[in-house]
Amino acid sequence: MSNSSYFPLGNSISEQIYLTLKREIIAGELPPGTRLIVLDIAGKFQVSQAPVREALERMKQEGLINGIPNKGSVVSNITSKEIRDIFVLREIIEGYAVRTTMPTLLEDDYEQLEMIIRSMEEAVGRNDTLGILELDMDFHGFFYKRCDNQAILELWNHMRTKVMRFMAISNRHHTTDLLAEWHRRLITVLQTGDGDAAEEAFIEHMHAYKFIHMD
Amino acid sequence: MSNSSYFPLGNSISEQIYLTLKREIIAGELPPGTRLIVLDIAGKFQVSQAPVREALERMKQEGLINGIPNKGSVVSNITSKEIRDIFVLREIIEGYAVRTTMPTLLEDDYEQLEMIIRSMEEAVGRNDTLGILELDMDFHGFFYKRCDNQAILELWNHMRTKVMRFMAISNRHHTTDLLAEWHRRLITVLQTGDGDAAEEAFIEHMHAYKFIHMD
DNA sequence: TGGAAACAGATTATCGATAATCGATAATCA
DNA sequence: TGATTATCGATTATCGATAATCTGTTTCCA
Repeated sequence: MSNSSYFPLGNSISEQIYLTLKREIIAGELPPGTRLIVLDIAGKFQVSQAPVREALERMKQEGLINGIPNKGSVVSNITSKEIRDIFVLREIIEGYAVRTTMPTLLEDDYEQLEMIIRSMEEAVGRNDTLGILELDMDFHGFFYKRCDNQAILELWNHMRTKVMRFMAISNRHHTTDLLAEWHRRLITVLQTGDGDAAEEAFIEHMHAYKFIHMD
Repeated sequence: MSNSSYFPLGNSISEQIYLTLKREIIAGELPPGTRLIVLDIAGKFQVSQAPVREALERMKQEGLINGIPNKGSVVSNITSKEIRDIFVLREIIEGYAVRTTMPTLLEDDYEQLEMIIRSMEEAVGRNDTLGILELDMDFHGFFYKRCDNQAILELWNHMRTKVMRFMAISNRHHTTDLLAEWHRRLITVLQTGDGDAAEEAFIEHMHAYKFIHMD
């Protein structure tokens, strides 16, 4: 029936709703604490409750929202403790990812990374904050993907949404200019071939980024 | 309505279904490849489709089942590659967990660990395979819990179901006798206070366990 | 006046039924 | 015959409505 919509991509209705809400939460348009009422959302999307419930269930699983039984769903808050926890985990895993993939990097890979950085500069040019963020995630995600380890890749996808939310919400637009150059320096370290140095550089990079955004 | 049931714990109907199916999958009663048909399950539990769908959605998110759009759900298979990936990740994280929590362990903690091992011996005595597995997970989970890091704890819970499935399915009952003693040896190493040695011992332990179960 | 009990409003949780989709098989025709 | 289309059975995806639950408020009585 009601397929009269102008929605973003996605196959099923529930997936469209899921993607839409997720994007809005990550972008901060639905700030923490916002109540998500099934009937309201169903009305807004002109659908029934079932697909909305399914979308909410997925987001609950992902930690994007908190569900209290018989009470409803609320966009989850991000505490600084939570961010610290995520970054501790990220440092462990990304350290491993960089250390192990570094020896396998070829000219092509460096070009790909350089491409991401150039796109980043363009995004900075047009003040596309969310775009910058996504490219930042692409850069780091590159190493997780190269691990040839599905479990690690899934973990990264999970961490990524949390990191993105955190950065999108806390972003004060005061580091974006440096970002591209910052990442170029990481490439330089990688090219020296010193695994320990590379791992350390990435961890330091994450540290700096975390603290800048946490005050 | 239909609350005439004899089900395990859990608040909502959907949660009861979720817990029941999850246990059956982990225990191998629902082997990989088993089709999970919404109406069949709803009929078996004497409920409507909605709570079944919600339970399936959660399991899909967890990787316990694979869902093909408009086609249905199937209990997911576990490839040896997947197991290898999980164990690589587990070694990284558990190594960290053991190394960092070791210096904080007190007499009480060692007693708690010893208690788990004694329960394990009892479970071995009554051939309670699933019980042994759960206690094994409790032992290792102890260190994840002590990290004071929600992200790491959640990751462990996620890995745990996969590890348990793998072990339950591939279990040939030929190592259970050694298990308790094996873990006692880990405690001994912990008590020496040598972090590197402890981390190494745990990783070696996981290696051995993995290979025994993988042929 | 204080507190249990009943009520009301809002929202979720569940229900039973309909619509849409998929894969396979049968029918049609060049 | 060989390829395309129509039909069918099985199952999911979605729907609209009802039942259950929670929170806050009012009522009522000792």
